[in-house]
Amino acid sequence: MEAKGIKGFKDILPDDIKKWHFLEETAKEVFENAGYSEIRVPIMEFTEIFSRSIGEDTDIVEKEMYTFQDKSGRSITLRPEGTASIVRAYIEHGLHADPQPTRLYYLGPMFRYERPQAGRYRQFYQIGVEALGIDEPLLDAEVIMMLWHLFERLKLNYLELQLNSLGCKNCRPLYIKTLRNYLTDKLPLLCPDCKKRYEVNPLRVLDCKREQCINAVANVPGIFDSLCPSCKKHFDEVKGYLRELSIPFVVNQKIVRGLDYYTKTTFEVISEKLGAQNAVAAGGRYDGLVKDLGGPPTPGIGFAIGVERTISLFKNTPPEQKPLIFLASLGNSGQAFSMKLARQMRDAGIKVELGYGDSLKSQMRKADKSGTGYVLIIGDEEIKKGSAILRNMRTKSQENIPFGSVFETVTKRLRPEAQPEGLSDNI
RNA sequence: GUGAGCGUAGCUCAAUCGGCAGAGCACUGGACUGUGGCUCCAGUGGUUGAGGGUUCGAUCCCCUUCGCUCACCCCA
Repeated sequence: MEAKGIKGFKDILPDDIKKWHFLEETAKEVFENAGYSEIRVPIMEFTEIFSRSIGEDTDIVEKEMYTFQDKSGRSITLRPEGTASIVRAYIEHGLHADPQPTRLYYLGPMFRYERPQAGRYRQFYQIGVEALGIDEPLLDAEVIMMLWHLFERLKLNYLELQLNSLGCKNCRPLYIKTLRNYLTDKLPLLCPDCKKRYEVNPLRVLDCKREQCINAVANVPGIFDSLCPSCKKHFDEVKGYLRELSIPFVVNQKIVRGLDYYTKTTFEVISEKLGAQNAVAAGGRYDGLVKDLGGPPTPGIGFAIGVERTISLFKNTPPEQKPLIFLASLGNSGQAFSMKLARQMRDAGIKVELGYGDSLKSQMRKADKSGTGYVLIIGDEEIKKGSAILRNMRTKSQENIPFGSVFETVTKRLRPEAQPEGLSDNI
C-alpha cells in the first residue's frame, strides 16, 4: 500500500500552522468584539438542507456535493458551505426567540467535488459569520465593516471590495424577465454554456468570461433600473454607510453568486495577488432562506472567508509568542533530574523542551534550531556539584545555578526575552 | 467533466547524441572525549511514478496508466 492522501485533501504541516492560528485568533477577536458568538455545527446534514437552500439548479448541488446514503438509507451530504447548517440550527433551536440580531460565527472544513487548482481544494476551510433577524441596511454595513476591519488587522493590502444588489423576491424576477428579453436577440451569439444559462439562470450570463458573451452583454440593462423602491433604497443606504466609514468599494453588477438564496446586498473581496480563484471572502443578504428551510420569515446576512486563500497572502510567518527553555541533559541521573524539573516548570506555565541525543553537541545543535534563548545543562557532574549550567545562547555566557534557585533564575531570565517582534505588513 | 504542462534522494534540481544515476539544501556523525551557529570532512538516503514496447544498452524515444500542477467551468 502507498501512503497517499485523497485528491484535493491537504495536510497542514506544523510549518504552516502558525499562519492558521494567526488568522483564526485574529478573526475570533474581531468577531467577538463585535458581539458574535461561535457556533459549531456538524459537517454533514441531510441532503435536502443543501439542495433546498443553495438551489437545485446550481453547480454546487448538481455536481459538486459529496452525497451518500447512511446505513438507514437517508441521503447525507458533506457540507459544501456553512450558511445552510447555521440557518438549520437557528430554526431547530428557536434562536429567533433571542434578542435579534442573532450573531454567530463558525469555522471549519467544507467539501466540494471540483477539479483542484490554485486556491481551490476539495476540502477547504471557511471562517464565516451570520447575522439573523434584522433587515436594516445598517447591519449590512456593519457586517462588511467587520470583514474589512479583519483584513486590516491581518495587514493585507491590494484587496478590493465589490458590491452589488440582486434585488428581492419581488423585483429580481422582473429583472430576469428583462434580461431574458434582451438576450433573446443575442442568443445565437452566446457560447453553448450561456445558451443553457439563458434557460436556467440568465443572471449567470453576466458572469461569463468568454469574449463573445462579454460583447453580447456589453449594453445589457443593469439590475439597478429594475430594483423595486425598497431594494433601491436599501442599497443606497448601504453604500452611504460605507462611504461614511471610508471603506472603499466598487459596484460590480456582474457579481451574481452561485447560490440561489442571496437577495439584495451581495459582496465579494478579491485580491489581484491570487490566481484565477481570486475571491478571499464573499457573502450577502439572504432574506428568504430561513422561511425556505421551514422557519419563521427572518432576514439574514453573512459572509465566508476562504482560509487557504487568505493565508496564501501572508508574506511572513507570525513570530513565536512564547519563550522557551531547552534542557540538555547527560547521564541517567542528569536526565531523570531534568525530567522532574521540566514537569515543575511546565506546571508553572513555562515552555520547556527536553533535549534528546547521545552527545551534548547534538543536543546543543537541536537547542540552537529550536530558537531558544537559554539552555540549561544538567549532567552527572552537575548532579554531583548540586548546580546546573545556564547558557545564554546569544551571548554565549554561562552561569552556575544551584539547584535550589534554578526555577527562580530561569523564570527571571526568560521574562525579558518575552518580546515578540512586531508583525510587518503582509503583501 | 474539458484542455495543457510536469513526474529523478525528504526538498530544489542536474545528467551532453540513448552509454556507470549526480549536486546543493536538509538529516546524522567527526574535526573539537561535556557546549550551538561559521568552516572543512564523511555518512545515511533511489524500483528515475507504475506497466509495456523499440534498442547491444532507456532518466532520455514510443504506447498505456497513475499522480501532481495550472487553466476552463465554477467558486471561498
